[in-house]
Amino acid sequence: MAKANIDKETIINKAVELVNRVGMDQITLKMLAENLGIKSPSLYNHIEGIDDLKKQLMIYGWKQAEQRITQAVIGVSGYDAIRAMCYAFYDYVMENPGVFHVMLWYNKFQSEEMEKATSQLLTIIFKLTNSLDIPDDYCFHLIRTFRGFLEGYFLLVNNGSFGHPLPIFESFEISIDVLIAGIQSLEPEWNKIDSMKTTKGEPQ
Amino acid sequence: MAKANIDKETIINKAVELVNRVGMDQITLKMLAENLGIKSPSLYNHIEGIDDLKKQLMIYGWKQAEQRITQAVIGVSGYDAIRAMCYAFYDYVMENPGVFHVMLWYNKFQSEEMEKATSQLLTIIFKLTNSLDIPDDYCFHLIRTFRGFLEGYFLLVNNGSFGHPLPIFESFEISIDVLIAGIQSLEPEWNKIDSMKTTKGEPQ
DNA sequence: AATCTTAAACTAATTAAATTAGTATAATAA
DNA sequence: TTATTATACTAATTTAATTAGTTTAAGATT
Repeated sequence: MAKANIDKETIINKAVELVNRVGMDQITLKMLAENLGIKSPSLYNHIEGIDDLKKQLMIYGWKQAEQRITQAVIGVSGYDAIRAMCYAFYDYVMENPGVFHVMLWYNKFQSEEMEKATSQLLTIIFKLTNSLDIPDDYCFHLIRTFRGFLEGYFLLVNNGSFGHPLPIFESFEISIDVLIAGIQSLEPEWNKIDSMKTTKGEPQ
Repeated sequence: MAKANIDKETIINKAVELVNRVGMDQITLKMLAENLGIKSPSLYNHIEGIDDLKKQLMIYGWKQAEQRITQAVIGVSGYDAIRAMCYAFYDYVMENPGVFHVMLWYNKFQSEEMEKATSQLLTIIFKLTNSLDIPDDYCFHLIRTFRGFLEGYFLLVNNGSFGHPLPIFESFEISIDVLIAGIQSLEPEWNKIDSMKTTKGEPQ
C-alpha cells in the first residue's frame, strides 16, 4: 500500500484539469481518484465529498480570476481600467471554461472563504467604478450591470449558445463599447440628480 | 390499480410547479411521481427519463417566455420596444425562477423543438433591433449584448448573488438605460463605418 | 531499537436515485 | 366477447456517493 502522498492541493489541481477538459457534470469521484492513482473513498481523507470539491473549485476559480484582474488593472485608470478588467476576466474564463461553470453557482456554497474571494474582487471593481465621476449609488448599480453582462456573456459562450458566425470576441468588444458609451452619456444626468438626493422617483 | 390518467402535460405542469418551489437540483423522479400519486417507474410511460424531463421544461420555458415577450412588444416600437422586451423577460423569470434555471442550459439538449422555440424568440429580437437605424451586423452583435446581460442578470438575481441592499429592479432599469444610451450614442459611428455592409443570415 | 500515534490508503457495505424488466389490469376497439 | 393497448405496478439492476472498519507507512517518543 504505497502512499500516494496526495494532498488537497493535488486533488484540486487535478479536478481543475479534468473539469476544464470534460465539464463538471461528467466528473465523478471515482474518475477523479483514478486520475490520481487512488480509490475514491481515499479522497475523503482530504475533502469532505463532492459538494466540498465544488466549493473548493469555486473558491479556487474566484481567487484566480481576482488575481488576473488585479494584475490587469495595474497602471490603468478610468474607462480603460474598466475595459482591462473585462478583458482579463474574459481571458480567464476562456482558458477555464469548466471552472467558470462551477464558479457561477457560488451562491450555493456560501462560506467565509468564498465571501473573502468574491468581496475582494467586488472591492476592486468598486474602486475602478468609483474613480470615474459617478455617484456612489450608481457605482453599485453599474457593478450589477457589469456582473450581469459578463457572467451572462461568458455563460453563453461557454455553452456554445451563440450560433451566428460573427466572431465572439468582436461582439464582446462592441458590448463593452456600448456599456462604456452608455455610462459616459448618462453620467452628467446622474450627477445632476444625485445633488438632490432625497428624490424618490426614478431617473428620467 | 386505478388509472391516474396522467399525461405528459400533467407531468410537465407538476414539474414546473415543483421546480419553481424547490429548484431543479432538489427534484427526483420519486418525488415528482409522489406528487402525482404514482410510482416513479410509471413516469417512463410518458417521459424518457430525467434528462428528457429537463429538456421538456426548457422547451416549455422558452416557449412561454417567447409568448410573454411577443405580447409585450405589440404596439410598441423603437427603443421602447427593446425596453418592453427586457421587462417582459424580467417578469417571466421572476415568476419562474426554477424554470429559468433549467432554461439556461438549453445548449445541452439541442433538438428540433428547442431550436424552434428559441429561434422564434431570436427572430423577434432581431426585428426589434433591426427596426432601429442600425446596420445588420451590429444588430447581431447587440443581440448578443442583450442576451448576455439579461441571462446573466437573471442568473445572479435567481441565485441571490446580489448582496448590496439597493433594489434589484432599480439596477435592472438603470442597466437597460445604460445599454440603450450606449447604442444611441454609438449608432451614428456604426452607420458611418458600415453603411455599405449587409449580411444576410439568421439571428443569434 | 522498539513502540506508539497518526495520516492516508484500502476493502466492503450502505444508501439513494435512475433506470430496466417483467407483470397485471383498465379502457377501448374489433 | 375477445383482443389490443396504454398505464400502472413490483422487483431487480446499475451507478455514484458515502460510511464503516481495517491496514500500513512514516514520523515521534521512549
